Formats: sequence, C-alpha cells, structure tokens
Amino acid sequence: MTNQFDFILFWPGVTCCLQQILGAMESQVGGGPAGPALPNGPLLGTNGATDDSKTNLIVNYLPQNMTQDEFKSLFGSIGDIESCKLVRDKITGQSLGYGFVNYSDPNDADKAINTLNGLKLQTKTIKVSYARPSSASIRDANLYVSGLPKTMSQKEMEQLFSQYGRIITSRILVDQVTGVSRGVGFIRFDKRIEAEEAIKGLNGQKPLGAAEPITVKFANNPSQKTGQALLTHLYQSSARRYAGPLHHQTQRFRLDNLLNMAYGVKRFSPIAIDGMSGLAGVGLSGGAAGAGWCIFVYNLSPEADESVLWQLFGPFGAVTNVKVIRDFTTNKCKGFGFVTMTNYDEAAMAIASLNGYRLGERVLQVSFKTSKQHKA
DNA sequence: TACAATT
Repeated sequence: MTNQFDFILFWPGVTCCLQQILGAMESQVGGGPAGPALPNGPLLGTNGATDDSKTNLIVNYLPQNMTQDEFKSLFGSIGDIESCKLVRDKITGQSLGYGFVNYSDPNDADKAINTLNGLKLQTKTIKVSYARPSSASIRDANLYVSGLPKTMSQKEMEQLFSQYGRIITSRILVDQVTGVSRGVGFIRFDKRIEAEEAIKGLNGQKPLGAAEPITVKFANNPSQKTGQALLTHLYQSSARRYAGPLHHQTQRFRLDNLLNMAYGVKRFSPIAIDGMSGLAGVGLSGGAAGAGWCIFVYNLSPEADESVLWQLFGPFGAVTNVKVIRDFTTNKCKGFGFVTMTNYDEAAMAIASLNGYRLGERVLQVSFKTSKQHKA
C-alpha cells in the first residue's frame, strides 16, 4: 500500500489514481473537524526557540478511515517529513479526520499545499494549510451556531461574527439534496477569548432584521463523547432492528387502514379545495427525503430509535424520513421525533390513529409539526 | 418534559 502511493504520486492525474486506491476505504458521513493545532514533535534549537510556521501543515477533512501509514505516504511523496501525526480519538483510536505534517524543507510544505490542497479523496475534499503555532489560547475556539436565517450565506455569517475576532474556518450545513441551509453552522475563531466574546455578543440576538434569535455556543468536540455513547452511536448507525412485540400492532394498523378505506372513510383533502390556505404553519415541507408532511411525535422513550417510527408510521403510507431527536452527549432520545410522509391523506390518517396511542408505558402525542411552538 | 440540526 505504502509503495503504491509512493509510486503513483509521481505521476500526473494523481487524483484519479488516489481515488482508485482509496476507493476501498469505507465511506463515512461527517467531516473532519478543523482541529486545533497540536504539538507536533517540536524540535527545540539550542536557543530554545522553534519556528515551524513555514514547515508545519494542518490537514483537514481526511477520509475517516485513512490510516497513519496512508497519511504519511501521501504527504511523504512530496518531500522529507520531519514528523507527522494523524489525530485520533483518545478512547476509540478512530481518526478525527485531521492531522499534522511537519516537513524538513519549507519548500516542500509549500509544494504540499499547492499539490494536495483540494484533493478529492472519496467523499472528502482535503484541506492543506499552514498550522498555527500550538497554544492553549487557540484551543476550544470553535462555536456551534443554530437558528440562523435560511437565507444567510456563509459570508454573511462571517461578517456577523468577524467583529469579535479572526475567523479561521466557518461553515453552514446544508440539506444534501436541495442545498438549502439548515440554519446551523460553525465558526472557529483564532482565539478562545474571541469565541467567548462572540457568545456574549451574539447568543440570543437577532441578526440584521432576522425574525428569530440565534443560538451561539461552544461546539461539542467528538472526542469528548463518552466511549459508551460512541459505541451506542456506532451500533445505532449500522444495526437494522426488526420488530419484536411491536409487529402485531403494525399489522393491526394496516388492517384498520384497509378497513377505513374499504368502508369509505371521509377523505378530506384541503389541498384540493382551498390550496392549503387553511394549513399555514403546519408541516408541509421540502427536505432531504423529498417534499412531504412533517409530523411531530411526542413522548417517545429515551431508548426510542428510528425503527420504532418506521414501524408505527409505515403502515399508513409512504414514509420518506424519520428522525429521533437525541441529546448529542448522551445519545438518549429527548422525548420526541419527526416523521415525513408524502401524502396528506396518509399523514392525517396516521395522526388520527396514532395520537393517543399507548406505546409501552407512554401515550404518544402526534400532530403535524408546527414551525413555531408558540403558534397554534 | 413539548417542535431538531454538531463540519
């Protein structure tokens, strides 16, 4: 593997070759964080001073499964490496998606930026740039921002935050299909104190003439996640659960549904009558899973997962998306979730049937999602 | 307990 890299990287069209080689590496959602600069084997001179500013690089957005050896091989193809480090989670050893490379020759560092920055590896486009000197003052300077107006661009967000300090990276998360903003983003400042000031100044504030205030807080660091939560997350990501005791219930729902239709239950579609004028504020929406009716499901147990929502709503018709809202730290369900259904009639039927339904010890409350809680 | 979002 290492030799393959060394050989192929001498040739033009490196991107294509690399993608073939790395194609076997498993794709993984979630980008690498723009990590804080970390000590990278500093070599202290006799005067005790070190200047790595022209040789030490930070590499962001590496594919999740790239190994230390592959990392070293890729960047070692440019020139002699003084040291390099793929940053990994302390507990699990998983790559955090970024690393550092310190070249012997500043010219090679420059060459690495010109050659490898923007290189596409699997689903990622890697970023290669000079690393800032390691310092406590630049740690924990990453902010998570939510409630942004959907129309706000990354540039506009930067303009809003730039009054508090130097921005190192920023990002607005977008719907993968439509490309529309999800109203959530990240801002990494150069200094932690700048991030603190931005929280003081902007958290709970309305940008420009925005209708709603934004939330600004320190971003959670994936490496701070507990090992248990991480394992739970990995398990939930890959496991496909099958219904146990729930199965007979879904069969009953399906039967109810068929009976209702067979006996001509009134199927009122406001769309056909008044063009949705009576439905302002309810859950018709576009989204990653396509347009549909978003349903709010309340009183789920902390252990609830997506499969229960599929099981409950699937029998009523086309379900394009389900989501259990979890606490980011504990991975426990926060008590509610969302279901998107394509057709109004089927969504209405599901709501009418499932609202008040007892699931285990809990009575579900099911309704169309409202855009704002204070609205009726 | 009541309407998300974590690169």
